[in-house]
Amino acid sequence: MTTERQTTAPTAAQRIVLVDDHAIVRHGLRSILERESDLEVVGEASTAAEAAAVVERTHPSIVLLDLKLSTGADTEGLELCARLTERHPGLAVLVLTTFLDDSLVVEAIRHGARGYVVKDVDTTELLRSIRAVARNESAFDSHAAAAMVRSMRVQPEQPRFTEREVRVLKLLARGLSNRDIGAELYISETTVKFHVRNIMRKMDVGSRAEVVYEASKMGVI
Amino acid sequence: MTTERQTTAPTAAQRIVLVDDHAIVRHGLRSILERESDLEVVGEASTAAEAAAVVERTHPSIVLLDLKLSTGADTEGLELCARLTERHPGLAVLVLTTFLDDSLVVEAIRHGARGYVVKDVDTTELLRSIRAVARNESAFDSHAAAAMVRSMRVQPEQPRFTEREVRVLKLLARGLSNRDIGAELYISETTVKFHVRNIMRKMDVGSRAEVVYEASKMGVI
DNA sequence: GGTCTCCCCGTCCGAATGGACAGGTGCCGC
DNA sequence: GCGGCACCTGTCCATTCGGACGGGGAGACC
Repeated sequence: MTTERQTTAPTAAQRIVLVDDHAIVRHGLRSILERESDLEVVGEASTAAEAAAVVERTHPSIVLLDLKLSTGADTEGLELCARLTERHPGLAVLVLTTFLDDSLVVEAIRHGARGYVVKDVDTTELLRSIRAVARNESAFDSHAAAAMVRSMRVQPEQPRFTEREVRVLKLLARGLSNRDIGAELYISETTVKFHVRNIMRKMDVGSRAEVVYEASKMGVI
Repeated sequence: MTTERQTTAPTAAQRIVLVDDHAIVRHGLRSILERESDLEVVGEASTAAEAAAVVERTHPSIVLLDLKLSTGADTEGLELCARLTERHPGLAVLVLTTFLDDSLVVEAIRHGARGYVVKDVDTTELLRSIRAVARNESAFDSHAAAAMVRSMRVQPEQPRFTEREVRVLKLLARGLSNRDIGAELYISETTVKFHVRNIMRKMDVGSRAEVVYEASKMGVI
């Protein structure tokens, strides 16, 4: 267990594909990995579609994946992660991303990722993580691990809103009056008050100003 | 003007220092720049203090600077930028950062930066930008340029609040009622209404819910 | 002294809000 | 069909809020 972790492994080198929309980062990773004799970069991709094709062609054992691809939606990276791990069960996907979002860590794991490392890490820790996922282990840097722990905690369960309530909430969060919301949604002011009351009940707050505050914390705005 | 932009310049190579807290990014930049005969990386730094020392020692002509250094505060990168350009008037600082913040573009320029490029750019555009700032020109990628234009527009000048109004605004932004704000600040509810009215007048809004919305946009919360 | 800003406090009133009660409609699953 | 859910609408009432008037005091600046 201790001896098998030598840099110059007797087995074949790990075949790695880099997926990142930043050319700079891809270059950086390549130059870091090229110095390691047990690691070999066999492909690069900057988009999800490209990544799928490259993996199909090169059959790597490891994919270093930045969830944040050019489109801006994290979901694209997550879906790519799911697709890759489904089609290639043995494939180790190590998420390597810039920012740390608690929910994103969990989502990444749910979508088949084997590790999560932020780009802040130094090269030795990065290499350690790569070799860990290559051995079918998991790898998290300390920040990502903390995020995992946080998201494990049972939270005061975010209230669920109906479709209509969400529409009202968004307008309410922008400071509109009941009358204006009604005009916007083509419903009576009375109905707006009905929804606002339900929203406040679900949020457990006592004024519309508080609703706006909570909504801003939730990112509704 | 067209002929002098050849890659293999007859003059001495540009001496470049990389400042970025991400080792991966530094490696990437180095590997990109090392292929160019007119560009030479003479130093790297991951912190502001380190950067100041390296620049002092190596006397580069160009600094590629990521404003976001490890501490998390953008101000550190800005201050470093100001310090470098003050002490070395000829030095060209090209800000190379991950995310685009309209105000940050302007601030960077104010602090002496000669260009602003997000890391999304491909290598050719990055090299073009580097060579531009080396020629005492400016360089902005399209996104940063758009941010500049946006921030050029005369804005409805953010209202200035008195100290007392700020206190009230913060509590108001958390959804508290006038009575509760009064209790919190040991003043009468009437006085709170006085301040709230002034706040709403300055913000040009008509309800406290709107105040909360605006405050959340302003980052008061 | 005069002027200014900021802060404090009051009254009065119309409008908006918070909260309760009592309905009606349409859709879905059992 | 029947219950449950989401959605819509109404009335009634107490409280709060928004906005208008008024006033006073402390400190800074000229």
